[in-house]
Amino acid sequence: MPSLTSVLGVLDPTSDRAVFRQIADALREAIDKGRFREGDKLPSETELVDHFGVSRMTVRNALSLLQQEGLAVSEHGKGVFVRPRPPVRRLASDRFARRHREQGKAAFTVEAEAAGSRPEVDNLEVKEERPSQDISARLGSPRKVLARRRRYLLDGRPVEFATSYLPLDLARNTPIAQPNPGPGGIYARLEEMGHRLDHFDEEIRARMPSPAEVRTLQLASGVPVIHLVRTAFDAEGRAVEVCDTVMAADAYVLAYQLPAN
Amino acid sequence: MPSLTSVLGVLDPTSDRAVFRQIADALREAIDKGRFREGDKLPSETELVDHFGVSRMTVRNALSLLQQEGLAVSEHGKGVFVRPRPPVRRLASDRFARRHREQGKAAFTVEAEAAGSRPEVDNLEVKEERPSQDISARLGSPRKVLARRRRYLLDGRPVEFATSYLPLDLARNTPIAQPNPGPGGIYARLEEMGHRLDHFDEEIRARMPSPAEVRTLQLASGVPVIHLVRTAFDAEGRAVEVCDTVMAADAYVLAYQLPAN
DNA sequence: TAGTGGTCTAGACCACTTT
DNA sequence: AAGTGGTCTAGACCACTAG
Repeated sequence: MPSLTSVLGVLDPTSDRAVFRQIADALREAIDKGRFREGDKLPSETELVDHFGVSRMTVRNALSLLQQEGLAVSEHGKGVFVRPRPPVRRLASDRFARRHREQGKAAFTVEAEAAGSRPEVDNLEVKEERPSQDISARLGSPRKVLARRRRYLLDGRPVEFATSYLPLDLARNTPIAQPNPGPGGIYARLEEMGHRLDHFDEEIRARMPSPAEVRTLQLASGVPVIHLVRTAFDAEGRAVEVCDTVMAADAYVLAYQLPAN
Repeated sequence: MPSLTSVLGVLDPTSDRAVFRQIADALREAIDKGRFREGDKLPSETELVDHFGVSRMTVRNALSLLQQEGLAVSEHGKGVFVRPRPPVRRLASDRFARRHREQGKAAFTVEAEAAGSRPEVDNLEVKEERPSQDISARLGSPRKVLARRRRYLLDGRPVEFATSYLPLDLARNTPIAQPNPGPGGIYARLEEMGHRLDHFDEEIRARMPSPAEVRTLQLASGVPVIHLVRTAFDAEGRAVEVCDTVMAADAYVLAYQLPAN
């Protein structure tokens, strides 16, 4: 068992750098060097207080910095741990290609099981509502829309929350308005209804989550969200669906392939 | 001048919610409702202490929460302000299409000037180096690579830091190894050298910045980064370049268009 | 019960900005 | 000089987790 001094070093009293930043630096360096690995418990606040000879608030300030950086997570009553990197889900840009819709199951389920994870979908809600200004503009200003909300989980962990919006005149009294729209999902139904899909536009942003998103996705501090808005266009150029998705950024990598010409 | 009570309300002493969270909630709600707008100064710590009748650390905890959420930024000696939303740069998925390379200027410069911004590129560094394991794997395991580093700024604000890696056997003693590779950039040079570009793969992640990235991009707390890794493939299927880009997430929206078939 | 982190107080001194 | 946020101390009590 190495001493804390050999792992964390000591403070430099001549440095201009704030003490809590020096402590955070020491911990960050130890993590980077592999002295603490994913899931390892960091020294407790009391141990750090004793080791560095500072007050508890100074130590907490340092640990708070690491959490903001996404390097550590605290668990009440247990300790502060090096944040485990969850398995990452890769979203390929061809994931909505027509050939992926032939199968009966939802893309999320098929893909997750192939990756050895246990997929769940919950919070299913299907509602008619008045669209926000943004959604309305993207869909060609319908008076009302059908909203389909769901949350995706992998191995019990929420990773994504998505809402699909469709113009109500298009979706009302169709399988799309059912909780389960059937094999191939709503895109398959849209094509059966004569809206052959032509292309999708996707817009990607990243930001820190709102408090509501922290709850819904059970996000640790220091984890941003990826906000993806996808618009589906049919062969006539009509926007037939907008899907608004918020993803836990540490659970995803998005992959796109672009032609050069 | 409305009273603080009318803007922020009062604490609920019967609530289980921590006092600093209640204060953060009050400020967040006031911001959402437009009582404080972008760039506005929030009440000072002293004012909040007096208004809520709590200690300064409690108030600071609340303000710190808002900063972590990306809602506020503090400026030493001046105050805490509602974080201004900078103009967003839209990256279209066809930005590397061949037709955009005919012009003499760099894409970044052309686009920024069209949007009414003042573009700068600095920190130009061109170096031969040994590739990291990740870069090496993407480029087909060259022993050495040419690395081209640069930072992009809009109106004086750093928004993006990028490094291009090319196999050294391909780039050595070519215009690509010059600080200024000439009109159309390195992609134009690659095509002149017989590497007709076929497609690009892009991988997108979002995460909190490292301390070094905070410095380079002058990021406020509560602003994540978008990490984009693009690999360029020539017509023979060879990976001829990997571009590793870190962007201030609040300055970008990435747009992609995907075919449906 | 002992150890952990979460919240909160009431001070102090410092550094930066503005007047 | 006055006001602002930045850092730090030395306590206190609480809530959660573990053995």
